[in-house]
This record gives sequence, structure tokens and C-alpha cells, in this order.
Amino acid sequence: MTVLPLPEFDLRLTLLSGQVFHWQEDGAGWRGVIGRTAVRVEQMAGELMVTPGAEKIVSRYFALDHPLDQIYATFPDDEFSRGALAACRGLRVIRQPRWECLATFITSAMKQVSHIRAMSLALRARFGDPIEGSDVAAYPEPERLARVTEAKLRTCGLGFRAPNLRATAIAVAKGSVDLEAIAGMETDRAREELCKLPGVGRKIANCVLLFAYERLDAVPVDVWIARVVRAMRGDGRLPDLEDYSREHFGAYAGYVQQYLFHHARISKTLPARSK
DNA sequence: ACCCAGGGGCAAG
DNA sequence: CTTGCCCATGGG
Repeated sequence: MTVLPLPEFDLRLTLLSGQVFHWQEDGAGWRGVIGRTAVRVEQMAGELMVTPGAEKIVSRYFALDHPLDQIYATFPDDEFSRGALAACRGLRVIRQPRWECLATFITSAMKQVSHIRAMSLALRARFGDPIEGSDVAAYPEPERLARVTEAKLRTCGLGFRAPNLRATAIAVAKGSVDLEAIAGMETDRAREELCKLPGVGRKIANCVLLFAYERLDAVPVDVWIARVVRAMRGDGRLPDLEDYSREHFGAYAGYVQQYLFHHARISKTLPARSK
């Protein structure tokens, strides 16, 4: 293991915040796969122990270059955002490989974080390429998933998401949607492109834009964020929740959203059923 | 036995 | 343009 000096960072918080779903706890550290590279990371005080040779990949993946101080300075000044920031300091919005992020969030629809994780690990184990030095396989490429039957995908617990994952894998494999080309597009057009894929609507497209395309102002609105924004607004009439979030959360709205999401989920103080 | 989960898509109003 | 309903599965 080599040592990486660290800016403000909380590895555990970052890995448990519902952006990525395959990392496994290993003693005081974590084992995972970044693309096709097996990695072990362990956080000490002010530094990160990293598998030798993976330093660059790791610092890019965990976005250690994001200027957290500047980002925090843009957070809105209300009790919810302040509370989320106090609870989640050091959480970073990471940079994930595009396809595995897209595919994973297609399987995330109406699923709890723990189960998204189970599906992701099952898909990797059954269809992914084994990675030397890792007991977690690479996420299966679109070309591979395109050749898997819907019935086999269902054995990984995908349920009604199975045909969507399969159809999206086929579309990406044959190039009708080009995931690399999307990186060069302005955000609204990039979102439009992603939404052409079966099983991808606004929420999942925004997850992919935020976690795989460095669009730190993209705001995925799920049931938790909906609750938080409603609580922020009181009983007044509701605007479009995504518009409201982008306008009030600032230039790094996606970061604010991620902190609010994770804080709400771990503290569970919000009413589940309020409309 | 319920209720809920990082939704999407399509029909109907 | 909005709302209602179904899609399948596991956990609390």
C-alpha cells in the first residue's frame, strides 16, 4: 500500500451515501473495482492507503480535486442544508465509469440501497469479467448484457427492470446512444440523449449526469429529496421540485442534493407520507 | 399483514 | 399539461 495525502474526505461516508453499490468492507478499509482495476483503500488520519499503482485512478475516482471549501461556501443557508453539511462533511460526489453508473441506476428504480447493492453484486458475479486480485468482478459491458436473456437477468432480482437493462444494453452496444459523445454535450442535451434509453427518465438521467458526467449542478429528485424540499417549503403550493432545487441549491446543487439525501436517509426524521 | 423503496411509461383526464 | 396505475421484489 502507498500513502496518498488527503484533503477533507470521508471515505466511509462517501461509499455508503448511495452513489455506488459494490464496495466491500475489509477490516479497517474497503475493497472495490474501479473500471477494471482492483483496489483496496483505507483511510487513516489525513491520508489514504492505496493499492500501489492505483493512486491516480483512485484520486480521480474519489474526486479528491473537488474544492470542498469552495463548494461548501455555496451551500444555501437554511436549517436543512446546514444540518446536512454538519452531518456529512467530507462526503465527495465521485466520478464513476459511465456505463456501470447508468446500468446500476436503471436497476435502482423503486429499490432500497441495500437491494441495489445485491443486484449489482449478482450481475457482476454472473456476467462480469473476473478481475485479478479482486473477488468482485468488473461490471459487465453492454455487449455482454445485450446477450443475456431477460429471464437470466430476473434471476439477479431485477424484476420489471430486467427488460429495461437489456434494451439499454442493446442500444448502447450498437451505438444508437453514444455514452462518450454525451460527455461533450451541454447538460440539457446530454439529459435528452440519456432519456432516450428505456428505463431512463429524468431522475435516473440526473443521477448519471451527476455521478458519471461531472455535472455537479444536476439534481436527481427521488422520494427522499421530495420530502426534504417539501419540508423546506412548508405547506405552500409546490413548484416543480427539480426547478426549485436547481434555483435554490446554487452552482453545486448536485452536491447539496447528495448531502440532503444522505442526511435524510440516515436520520429518518421526515414524514414518509406527506404530500 | 401491511408499507415502502435513489422511477418509468403509458393511458386517461 | 397533469394524474393514476402498474410494473417485481425484498426488507422493515
